Amino acid sequence: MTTSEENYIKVIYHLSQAFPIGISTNSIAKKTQTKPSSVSDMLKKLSEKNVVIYKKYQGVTLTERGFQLAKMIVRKHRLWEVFLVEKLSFSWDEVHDIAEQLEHIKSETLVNRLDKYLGYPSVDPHGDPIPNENGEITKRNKLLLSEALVNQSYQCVGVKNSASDFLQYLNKNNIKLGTTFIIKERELYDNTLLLEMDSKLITVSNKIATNLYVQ
Amino acid sequence: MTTSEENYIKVIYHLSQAFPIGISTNSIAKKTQTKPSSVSDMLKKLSEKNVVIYKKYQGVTLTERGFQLAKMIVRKHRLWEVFLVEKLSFSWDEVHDIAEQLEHIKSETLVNRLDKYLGYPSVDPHGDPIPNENGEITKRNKLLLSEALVNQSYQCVGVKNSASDFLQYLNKNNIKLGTTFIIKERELYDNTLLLEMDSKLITVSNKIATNLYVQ
DNA sequence: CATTAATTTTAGACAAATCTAAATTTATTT
DNA sequence: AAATAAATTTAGATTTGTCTAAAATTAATG
Repeated sequence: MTTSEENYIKVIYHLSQAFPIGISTNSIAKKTQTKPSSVSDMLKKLSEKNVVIYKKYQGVTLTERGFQLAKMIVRKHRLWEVFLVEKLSFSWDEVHDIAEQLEHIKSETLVNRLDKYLGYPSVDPHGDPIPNENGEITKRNKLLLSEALVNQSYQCVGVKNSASDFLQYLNKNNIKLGTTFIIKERELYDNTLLLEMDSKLITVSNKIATNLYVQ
Repeated sequence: MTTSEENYIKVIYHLSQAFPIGISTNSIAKKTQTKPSSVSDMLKKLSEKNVVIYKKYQGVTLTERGFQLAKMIVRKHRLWEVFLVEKLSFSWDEVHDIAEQLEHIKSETLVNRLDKYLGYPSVDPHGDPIPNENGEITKRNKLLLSEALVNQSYQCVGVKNSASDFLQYLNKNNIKLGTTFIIKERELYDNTLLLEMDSKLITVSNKIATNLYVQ
């Protein structure tokens, strides 16, 4: 698979999370930063390689093979992110672009040795699960902070969005994976939350709360 | 720079070691596994980017800029090799192809953090020097085993050729970087050497001796 | 349900990196 | 130094991945 093909596979995989079949050409074009016409061309190609099932005008769906390929790319991406953060002391808002490159390095052995070296981590620095060598993913029953209950204690276990500006906002507010807090209050008008963290109170907008996973 | 351009720059750099100016189109084609006509095209392009000085039919020479770029690629290649061997327990005959890919990852920060993480190594697993952040190389005064003196003690400090079959031959004979021995005898007829290593005697052909650096 | 709007595909073009075959230049040899 | 050989470049073609503009299909709306 070329780097470009791998990027399409990965994007289709991520879009499949929300709705698994009939991914639209337009949605892929948006994520890959290309034009829909380019996507059409690529889908034809991926279809011939048995990576997707593609019917004109009807969107696209990953085959089992495509699904497996996608998980291997995601596995590499997330393992490299762990490496960058744990070993090279990058911060979680700096690793995405570098991992985008590293995920295309071709060597089964390399990925598996890296996995071992990192101690077989189950999640990446953003709390996203890392598929194992066989593509198996153990998913936690996390929920969005926006759906959590008042007067309950929670731990931050992931972010829905890994854009660096959002992560930098979290840095500024001392929110990282593992941070625990109690939801003291929910403002009914705009769903703003009042959290108690380290015996300090902070307010968190609904926009933030819909992008933070807790447990 | 594209991956392809970087590969040409690296090849020109390596060919420049033996003779620094007027590298021939043919010699580049051999190393890059391409046809001379493809090389001609690329040289024109690299010339426009001020990476090489190129006069038709007269061969090519790296500019200062090209020289600096080349050293940064070599730096990355060698640092990744150290990482693969030291951290992921690859053996020295397995790392070349993976490092060929990793050397094209684009991130200044990544290389420098990797360098720091590895403890600023001065040589790669084959004994080749690693340029520092500024492209400076401290070279050791090593010599080829074939030019070493009888009845002297030496330490193996590098290989001239990093092809995996040669390295595997060395593995088989327990020769690695740091191995010390005494040259007991030189056969005048074919320059075969008799070495004493760990109080055992081994014979080494001239072909091997001309590819091993000692000190 | 007919028309408009949105989405998707096709057709044709382009840049990068390569190739083959032919032409040109340089080197070698008699 | 002329003829031949070797090296190099040019011309034209190909593949990959992209684009724009136009055509086709599907979805939405009055």
